[in-house]
Amino acid sequence: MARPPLARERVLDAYEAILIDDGERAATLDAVAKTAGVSKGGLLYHFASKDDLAAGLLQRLDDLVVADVAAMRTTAEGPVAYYVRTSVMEGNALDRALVAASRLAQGGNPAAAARLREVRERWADTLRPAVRDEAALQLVMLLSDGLYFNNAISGTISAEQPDDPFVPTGSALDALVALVERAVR
Amino acid sequence: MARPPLARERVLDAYEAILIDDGERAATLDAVAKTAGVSKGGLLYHFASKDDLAAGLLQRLDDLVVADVAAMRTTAEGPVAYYVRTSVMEGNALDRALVAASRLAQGGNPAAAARLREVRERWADTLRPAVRDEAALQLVMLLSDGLYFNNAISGTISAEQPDDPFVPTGSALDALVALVERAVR
DNA sequence: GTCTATATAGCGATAGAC
DNA sequence: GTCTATCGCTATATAGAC
Repeated sequence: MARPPLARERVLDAYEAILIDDGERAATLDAVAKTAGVSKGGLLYHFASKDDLAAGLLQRLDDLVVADVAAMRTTAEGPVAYYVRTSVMEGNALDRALVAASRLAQGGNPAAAARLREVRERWADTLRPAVRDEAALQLVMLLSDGLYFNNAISGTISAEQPDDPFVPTGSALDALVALVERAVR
Repeated sequence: MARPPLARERVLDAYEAILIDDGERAATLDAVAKTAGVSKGGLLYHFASKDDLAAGLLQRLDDLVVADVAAMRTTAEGPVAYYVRTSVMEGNALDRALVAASRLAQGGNPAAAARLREVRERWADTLRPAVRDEAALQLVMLLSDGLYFNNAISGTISAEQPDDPFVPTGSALDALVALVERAVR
């Protein structure tokens, strides 16, 4: 109970990977089981149904968001810079869970859509004390959503990231963060 | 040829509506045919396959974007204000085609993902002369993506829009537009 | 141009052996 | 705890009548 079965985590990893790389349609029980290296029966021992599998992913997202909000509150650069900067997907656990949940939501899963909105509100509550007003808060949050959305779309196209002009990195990201901080403070 | 068959347009409307309201998974040929008021055979006369149906939707999106870019170039309030303001979904033809295509892209359709990126670049080219630098351009574009993304997520949850704090309308939208224009000009 | 009927394949889920 | 085998359903697509 303290340490969940390894197979369970591997199944969740595989589900996430297929959602991100190939979309909601491709994330069948067969495909997830195969990628995780278990049989379909084995998968269904850990997750009783496909809905249960989705619930497992959303629970994982929730845990990661709790940790992220804690980090956001204590970071030296301040919550706004932290939030914008970490919205550029680096492929860490939170990024992956978030994009996978977004795929689920757009595929028509109401639980995923509801959870994403809850998560968003938790982030908003953390950012609010650091910005001037509600318009500034919206600017920061919507910009972050835009970054995630573009990363999610980019991911669908095979093997291409290097020269994408719409997901800024390096000095372009620094410039964007600086511009946002001037606008909202 | 000059005026496409009415049934074809009705099928496309139905496909769009189901994608928006219920997600990619729900947009089966059966469901689309039923909503459009034709049989599955009738649908497949106009669109030879499901891929062909998706291609029809993407073509419709393309036509609407051409018209939108033209409007953006000639509007009195300027392209930036026009772009941000019209990113709040009002349920017009362009909004609907865009959200439907986004559902398709996140569902794993590579053609939809590629088309969305092309569309984005056309908008970027139109906005570029009106903003200070590339960071400012990114801020405007990402914010618009965020607005669309949130509207897309909201749409998934049944019958709820009135008190959504994240899709600003009225004076809140005016404040956001003003803030963005100050930041990017 | 639109219909019904049907072929074929893939999906989620169950049963029961090991 | 993990497997194989299989059921029942739904999906896309085809064939051919009207």
